[in-house]
Amino acid sequence: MPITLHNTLTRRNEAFVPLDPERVTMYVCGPTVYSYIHIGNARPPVVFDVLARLLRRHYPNLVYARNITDVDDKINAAAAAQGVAISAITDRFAAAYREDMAALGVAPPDIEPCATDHIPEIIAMITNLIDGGHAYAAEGHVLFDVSSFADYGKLSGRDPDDLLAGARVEVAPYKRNPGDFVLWKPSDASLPGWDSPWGRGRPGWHIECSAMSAAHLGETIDIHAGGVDLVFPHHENEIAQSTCAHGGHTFARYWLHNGMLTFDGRKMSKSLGNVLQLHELLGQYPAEALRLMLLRGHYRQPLDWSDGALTQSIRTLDGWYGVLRDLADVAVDEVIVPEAVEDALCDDLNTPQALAELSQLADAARQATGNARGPAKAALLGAGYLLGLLQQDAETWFKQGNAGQTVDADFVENLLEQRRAARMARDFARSDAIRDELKALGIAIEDGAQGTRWSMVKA
RNA sequence: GGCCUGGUGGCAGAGUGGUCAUGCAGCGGCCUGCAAAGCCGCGUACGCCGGUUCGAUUCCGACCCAGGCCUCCA
Repeated sequence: MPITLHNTLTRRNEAFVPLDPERVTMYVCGPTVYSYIHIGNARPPVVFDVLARLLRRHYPNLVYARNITDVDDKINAAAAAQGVAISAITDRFAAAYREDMAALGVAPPDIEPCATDHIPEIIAMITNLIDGGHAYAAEGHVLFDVSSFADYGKLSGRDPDDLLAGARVEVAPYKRNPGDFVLWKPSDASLPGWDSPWGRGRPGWHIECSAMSAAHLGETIDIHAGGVDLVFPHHENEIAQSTCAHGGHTFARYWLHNGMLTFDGRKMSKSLGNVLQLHELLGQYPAEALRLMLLRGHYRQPLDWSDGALTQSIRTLDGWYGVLRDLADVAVDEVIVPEAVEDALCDDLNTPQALAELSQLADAARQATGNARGPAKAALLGAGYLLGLLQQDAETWFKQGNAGQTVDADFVENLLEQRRAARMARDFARSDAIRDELKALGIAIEDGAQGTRWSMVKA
């Protein structure tokens, strides 16, 4: 089944046809590393990780870039507040970001460019824009001249005249038009800066992505993705810069935007202060449940954070891993990605539908007998693979608490042995007392045909 | 004010012009020493008002409500 994607540019679902099937390119806006990210920030990397997994099945030579923004005034502010160099901040939080992504099962992108490694490219692009009459230097700044790009506003559906007339923000005096945005800004001695034709300074945010995208993926890329809150101005500005710098060539052919993660019905954002740090949540809940929670809604819809959603995700994983645990004796040589799951994802990344299909596969695997068990397990694992779920050992899932806590297995087994003896003697009072003792320790047990097994209770 | 989304059963959340989403929770039964897990069965739905239609949750229009962007933001 062909891949269909909702293109923000046209506001409709379109069949995905890459420019070059041998080199499909995708760029996702990554984090600005000045602190830990919050769970809302984790939505795009998780969602577009699923897209990358899907794309690779159709186009093995996908080149997926997700940048790290390591020059930014928020970074400068954090470094100044802590009295350290900006690299101390950016190194620390870039590492934390990679760790958190790994915990969520997000495969690393093929390329992870950093803005500070691309200053020459950024300066070259700005120079190009000035030479082409699309940008101008003023008081140490370089600004993009919005009026020089006829299609400005097309992505976000804005009328440039409204933008120019309606700008409510205080407009810097050196701007020709209120909508002009900064490509380069001057740095005084206290700020990080690089020498440039316009004096010592630092790049603006928007130009970084344009320069890094072009440097690694070329002038025209297939897919550019990020949160909807980036549509304007970030992506609008990227289009303007890149198109003008590249002789009018299309910048990105498909624009994908994920909806916001909300908290109590409002967008989770640092400025609103209603954030939950991913790093902290990973210490409270199984990472895989966090991932599942982020995939339970369609990526373009808003998704509301709640403890209930997490609990549901944990329960759901309990069920699926329960199936896999019962199939632990079955060897699977080759994982098979079931068509129904792939088809669901091909339909504009319909992860809820894919998860519904996965549930059906789990039911089928649970009920499979004999020779059917192997293929059923392979299908379940294949579905999980595409979604980045169910890839850990089932026993590992059950033997860990909410945040990966473990308990001494010998201790538990010893108690279970005592309980077994009590049951043999039909001393059920003793047997139940042991069960209660384990329960108090957060351990649940099940008596089955092959004996008693135990697991740590989550949530 | 401008631009743009969305309102589905207890909760989460797909989808469709005319028998089924799915999951979690709940209820009844089987199984179990009792549980748990599993199995079988059950229930409640499409914001409001019009219109089109043989028939609308699904298409059209108005309205109400919520959210996003317009400023850093995933």
